[in-house]
Amino acid sequence: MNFTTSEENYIKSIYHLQQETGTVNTNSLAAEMHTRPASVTDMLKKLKAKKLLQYERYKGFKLSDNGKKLALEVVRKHRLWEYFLVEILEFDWDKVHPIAEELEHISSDELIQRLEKFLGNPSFDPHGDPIPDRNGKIPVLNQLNLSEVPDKKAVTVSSVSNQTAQMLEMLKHYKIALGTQLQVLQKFSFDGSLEIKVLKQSPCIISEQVAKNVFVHYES
Amino acid sequence: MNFTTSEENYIKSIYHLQQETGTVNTNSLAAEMHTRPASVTDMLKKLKAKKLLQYERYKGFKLSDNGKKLALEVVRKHRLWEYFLVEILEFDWDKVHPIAEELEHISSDELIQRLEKFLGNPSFDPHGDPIPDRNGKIPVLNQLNLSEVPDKKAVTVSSVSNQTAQMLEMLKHYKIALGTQLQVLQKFSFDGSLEIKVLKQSPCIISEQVAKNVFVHYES
DNA sequence: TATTATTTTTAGTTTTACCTAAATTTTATT
DNA sequence: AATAAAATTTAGGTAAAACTAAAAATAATA
Repeated sequence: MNFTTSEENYIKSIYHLQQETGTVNTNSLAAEMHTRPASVTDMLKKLKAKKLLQYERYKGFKLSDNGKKLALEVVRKHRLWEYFLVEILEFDWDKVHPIAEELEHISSDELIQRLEKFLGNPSFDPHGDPIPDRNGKIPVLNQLNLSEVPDKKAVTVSSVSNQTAQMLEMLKHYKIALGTQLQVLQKFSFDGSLEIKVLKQSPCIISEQVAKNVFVHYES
Repeated sequence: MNFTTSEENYIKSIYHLQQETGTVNTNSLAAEMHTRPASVTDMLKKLKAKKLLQYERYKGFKLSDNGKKLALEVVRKHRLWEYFLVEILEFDWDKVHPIAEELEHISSDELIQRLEKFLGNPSFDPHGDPIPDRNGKIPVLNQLNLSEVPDKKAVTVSSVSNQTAQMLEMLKHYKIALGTQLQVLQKFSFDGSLEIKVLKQSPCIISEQVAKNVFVHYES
């Protein structure tokens, strides 16, 4: 079947919201989509009619299997294009999101397969988010929140959950990017801030708020 | 200013039609767009209001300077994406048109500038059509129609004007592609067909209809 | 020139994706 | 449990881009 850009965007937003909450409600989807609850209700009916959604009025909703499949296809395209923009066209990683929002709706399957191959079948996008494969399977990495890392342990940054321009600007300042190696020197229980040492940099202190959004992994 | 995909497609079609005829009429544009004359009239009013068109009802129309500028931007994007699809993603040249039709509407200027640079600032797309530069300037190549080439002269294929799947399939059969070197051995005045010799191939005969759509150049 | 044919435009609909305002259902609170 | 608050849906409307059918303007022809 064939879906509009708008339908794909709704499905993608529902997918992201239900990752956190299991089931999604009208108001939060309206907020996420920068639209009105009434518009969401309209679209929910369409998506239900297309069997992308489990939805009973006033009861919240979540994606059907078809819906999840579509969501993963869109997420896959988005992240492959982000990878292309950063690794091939050398965009800064904090500039690529809005462009990938457009590119993710280009319909050709063959395009995505060839792009993936050209990029070398990457598993993670430039923000560290996993890229679903063509069957919708998502690669997993044993990641740990930076605020939970034991002191002195050498870890590598693998993803950042808050990807606002403000956050990415801060990380750039601290010279933290994906793949950056660092250690936690100590934790201050007063405000949850951390003293860290980024490889080849002087130690510095980051707030709990920043730490909570940074995920790392280490060889076990 | 900001334009819809539909507006961009109309502008592009008008541009192509007026290359041949100078001024364009409603019916031919409707045919080109696979739409109805009434729909064209509706859009003409919008495009005129946006100052992209010189248009008086019942009198035909052509692009304004703004319209030409927009058309060249869209053509530029289309051809750069075609180049990308063929040269980087290794698509067959007869498969890329519909995909480029979608990609040409991605809005980011920076994307196109980086893409162009990554591709090495190509001047001609895989069909031999010139790629306008960021100022809308179109590179020119001294091309000659294959049916007008003097006998025995060694020439190089530089573009193909009919880019239907059928034509491209034929050319593939004859092992003719952009950059192919060939000679005309003789012309048959009976039906205008040509005997040609493609480099490293046995001589073969092509119809006048094919020859009229193939353009070549040679070092002067 | 009068008439016919063609081209183009107008008028009125449809679909998609939004909107506001008002009604309804669910949830929370006294 | 009754009422207030919040969330959700319905009703009715708009704008973009298409459509059909009919009217109007232009071009072609007897």
